[in-house]
Amino acid sequence: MLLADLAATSATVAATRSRKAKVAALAACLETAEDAELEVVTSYLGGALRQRRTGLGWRSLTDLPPPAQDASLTVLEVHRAFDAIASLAGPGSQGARAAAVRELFGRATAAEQQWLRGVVTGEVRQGALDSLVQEAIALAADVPVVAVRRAAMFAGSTVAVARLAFDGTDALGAVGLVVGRPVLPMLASSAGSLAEALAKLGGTAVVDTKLDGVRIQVHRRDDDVVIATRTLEDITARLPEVVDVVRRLPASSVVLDGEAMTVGPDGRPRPFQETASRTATRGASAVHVAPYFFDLLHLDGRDLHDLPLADRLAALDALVPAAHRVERLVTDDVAAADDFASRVVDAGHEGVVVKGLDVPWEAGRRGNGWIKVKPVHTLDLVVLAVEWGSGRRKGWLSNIHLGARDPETGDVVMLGKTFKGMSDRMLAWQTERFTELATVPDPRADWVVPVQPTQVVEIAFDGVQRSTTYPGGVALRFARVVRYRDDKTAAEADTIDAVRALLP
DNA sequence: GTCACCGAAGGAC
DNA sequence: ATCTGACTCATTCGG
DNA sequence: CCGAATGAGTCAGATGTCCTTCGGTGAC
Repeated sequence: MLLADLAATSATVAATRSRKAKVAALAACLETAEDAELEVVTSYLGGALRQRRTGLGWRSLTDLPPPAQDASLTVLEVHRAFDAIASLAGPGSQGARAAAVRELFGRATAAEQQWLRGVVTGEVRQGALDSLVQEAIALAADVPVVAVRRAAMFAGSTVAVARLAFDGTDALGAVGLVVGRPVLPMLASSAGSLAEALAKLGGTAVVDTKLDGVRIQVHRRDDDVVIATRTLEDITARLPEVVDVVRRLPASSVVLDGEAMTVGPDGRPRPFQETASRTATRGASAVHVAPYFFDLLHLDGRDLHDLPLADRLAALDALVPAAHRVERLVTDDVAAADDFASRVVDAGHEGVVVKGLDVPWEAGRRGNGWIKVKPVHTLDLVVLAVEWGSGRRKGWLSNIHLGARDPETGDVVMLGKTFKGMSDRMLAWQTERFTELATVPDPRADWVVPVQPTQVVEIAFDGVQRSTTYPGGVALRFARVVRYRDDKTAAEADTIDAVRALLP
């Protein structure tokens, strides 16, 4: 298949808003793919390279050669080119990488260059990602989507099952959990309160402690252990303590789901930054990370993932010592659940995850089987500047810079940005408002538009963390706009001290 | 030749 | 990670 | 009983903070 064909379907997909039309276009493309290129085509249609890392980003693509007149690149040639680029390392590799990029892009037409740039930066923006590709595979291979999704969950990716889908539903059905091969993680949706979460599940539910660490999936067969993150990155070598814990379990093969976290000598969880830093470093480290499990998918040759949660938890409890399990409450009572959640938060944890007792373990979507509930903080902050948006927010002032009042100096101290929580109406309002408040003669001239620090905005966020980026030494986690507060002046905004007081 | 520093990439949430 | 808007499918409402 | 309105479930896209690793480069 020519890259040009792929770029053309991407353009077709981007041109329509109808999902069905997108799926149809993707399926038509998949049908024309040769067997040998099916995996690459599948990956490319989903807007992703097959290489996890290439060393390329937006910066490496700043000066590209002029496009070719005629389309000649094949999909497989492109794949091999990225393989070569990805394997480059060591002194001089950046130069070699740049040369390889020039070579590849020089052979691409203008349309192909645009598509290539998109995959490299992960911004194809055709309105279709993995999920629609799964539907397209189902359509092209004439198999049920659920079969494709299920196989992809066990195989760890859609790409891995694309070819199998064309062998039929039975072939997909034969894909199962293999100890040692990470599966796509089950994700949680969220709710604003325990009452809401329990109501959604109806009846008795499990209320699990939600730890502020890194999600881990651990596979063990005899002494072989594999630890994978949420995106299935293998971090086994970085967490020897976790390997030890799992090797000591009285079983020959297990697949566990849990969270890795560091705990202080006082028994309280350390800030997320510490466990994240530890799990990211490859060498030795003084920081100790321990696993806390909340699910068991496989035990000694028996798959448990299809069993109700209640059964999986019984098996978990029998296998894993309490010290390496997440604390939980099983209840149908909102007051009891609320009480448990506040104790959990007081103990320094992030919140809770409410789970249906009869729900099987199922990856691939954020269903209502697991619902997270986290406390939300709120502050009234001052807008210091705004950035022009891109994509669907082009032409709107979008990302706002936030600051808190410093009563000592009278200044407003910046502590982060946010673009979340804004409706289109709010976006329209704020581009008008901040254009008026701009302190530069032509607000359209620059990406960042400074404004008079007078507009107060109510911001919701999950927590506060230490920062080396921002002058106040603190930054907000997951800040989002609740509403603009025209009833408050900047002098009434919250202070930087109030923010620092929230530091864990 | 080494070392400190910087920016990009990539990955956690 | 969070949040909004858009597309689909299913159900309810109005005549 | 039929078509329109409404609601629930999903998906994609916009873009956040922090941290580590690695190559390039300038200072000595």
